[in-house]
Amino acid sequence: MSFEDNEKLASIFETISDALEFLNENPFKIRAYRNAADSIRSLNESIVDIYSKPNPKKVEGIGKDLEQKIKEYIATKKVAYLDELLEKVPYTLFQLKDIRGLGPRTLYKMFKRYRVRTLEDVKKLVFENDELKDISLLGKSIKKIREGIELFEEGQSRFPIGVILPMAKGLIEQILKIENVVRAEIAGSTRRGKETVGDLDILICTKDFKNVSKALTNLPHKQIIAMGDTKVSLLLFNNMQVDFRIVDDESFACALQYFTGSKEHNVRLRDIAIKKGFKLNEYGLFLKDQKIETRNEEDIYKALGLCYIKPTLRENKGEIEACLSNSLPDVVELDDIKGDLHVHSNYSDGLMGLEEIIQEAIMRGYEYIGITDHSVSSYVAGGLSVERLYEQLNEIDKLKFKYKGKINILAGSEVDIKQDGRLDFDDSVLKDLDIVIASIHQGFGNSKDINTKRIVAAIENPYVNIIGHPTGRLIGQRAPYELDMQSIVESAAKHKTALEINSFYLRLDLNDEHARLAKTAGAKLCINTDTHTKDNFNYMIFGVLTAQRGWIEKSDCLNTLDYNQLKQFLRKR
DNA sequence: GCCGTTTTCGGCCCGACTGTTTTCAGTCG
Repeated sequence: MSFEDNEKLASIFETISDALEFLNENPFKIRAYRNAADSIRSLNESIVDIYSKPNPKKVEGIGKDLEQKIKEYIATKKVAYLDELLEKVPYTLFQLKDIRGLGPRTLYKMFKRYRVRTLEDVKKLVFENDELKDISLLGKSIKKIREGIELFEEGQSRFPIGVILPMAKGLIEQILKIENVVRAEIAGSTRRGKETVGDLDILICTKDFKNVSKALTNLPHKQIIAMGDTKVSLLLFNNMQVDFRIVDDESFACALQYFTGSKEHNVRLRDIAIKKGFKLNEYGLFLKDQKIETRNEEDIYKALGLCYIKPTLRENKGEIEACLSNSLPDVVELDDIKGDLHVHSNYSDGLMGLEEIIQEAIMRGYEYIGITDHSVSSYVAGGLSVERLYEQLNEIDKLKFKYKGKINILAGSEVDIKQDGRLDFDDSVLKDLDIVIASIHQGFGNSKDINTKRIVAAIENPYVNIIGHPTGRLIGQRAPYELDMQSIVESAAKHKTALEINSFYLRLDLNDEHARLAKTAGAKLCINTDTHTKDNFNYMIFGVLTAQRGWIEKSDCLNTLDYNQLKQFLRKR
């Protein structure tokens, strides 16, 4: 089954939507194209199959017009309307809309008046002119755009969750010390656990708007971007923007819901509210002119006839439908995790000794811990030779005895998958291990086909239990190697090999979407930290958030099993 | 451009802030 056409068509509709935005078209038409793109992306079958039938079934967000365009695409592999639009708006402009302070309207004016097409053109225009009266840009706007371009070029417009979350928690502590602040909560995409975050949103509860907003500007910052009674935006020294929203106690629940988003989820929620005769905004839930009491977010969802939806699921990716059909997943929580199965010791490139790891795991209340150092091919990571591996196994055997009753120790290895798909250790060695993780650490430049074959070969190996960081990406640093993920998840399900959700915050690999794909195929997931230092154990939360975003339940995970069930799964043959 | 058990037309989420406006457009979330 191939979804290539779904992705292509979705991206065509998305581009049309972008182009219409530049052309200042009807905002609802713009949204209609974007909705159609989202809807096509979330389909479980090929859009071509659906519309090749004489009486195609209804697809959400696709009406008469778009159905015609889909049929045109099926017949000609293109949509002429897009080409028409691209005559009016150069494609190069689309990449520039992420520049802060420079929206589609201004960009299009720049194009019409000054023939601006590329980043270089924009830079030339705004850095060589202190004002552009004919497109209503005077000093302050020009300055903002210049700053936006600098940020854009630094490529720091998004920050990894592993950096943002600890920082956000630190900010909350400071805010709670401000006089008259009753409550402060993280909102926005940080609360939804997205892998990277653009701006940090923080919601503050107080009655004293004036003084609190003023006090917020005393937090360390590089620049004040905006300052009103209900909203303060600061640019921090690391170029991260924090938006503080200030609300009173009565509005807090609705404001928290509203500012947590996502935008798409909220649009759906408001739509449901309207249909039931309510009005929902950041200030409250209203029936006619009467405000309904909402003490917490649960009250809001309940009033709308929905069950409570956790922040990590609020992406309008089917959670509302699932709620209505009583099939919302009960997603895995940090407390469900019974052990970490991917840990490096100082036998390879970890910093902790074996006992240190074990004691840390006991301290964290784990039922089991897997020691999985690198194999021989990972030279740089101090990969273990067969001899050294058996030395380690001996030491672990003694520790198993010493810590009996306190924790179960699994002796294993993170074995390299070689270029030809064979593993670094022979099966005769692997059979002596309690747990085997197979990972790719070299040969990232191979073709999609070769990469997929390598991983599938490892999945099929009767001794391999988990595929480590399956796509190899490092957020902001290294793109994932190309894979046919559908084949991989299907094969993993068939051969009872789990796929890892690596919790290291630059990996988060599998990501949320792939995790959901794996779950749908019936494959097991294993949320590991790939710990190298004591502190790394704390990263588990990032993997759990990613799993939640992928709709992963406790029962989909390997390391939520108790020790006996785990042992059973690990004996795959 | 989509949608509909109040509708086949007229809604579609909408408020805050900024800058350049003196009544509004653009951006953002």
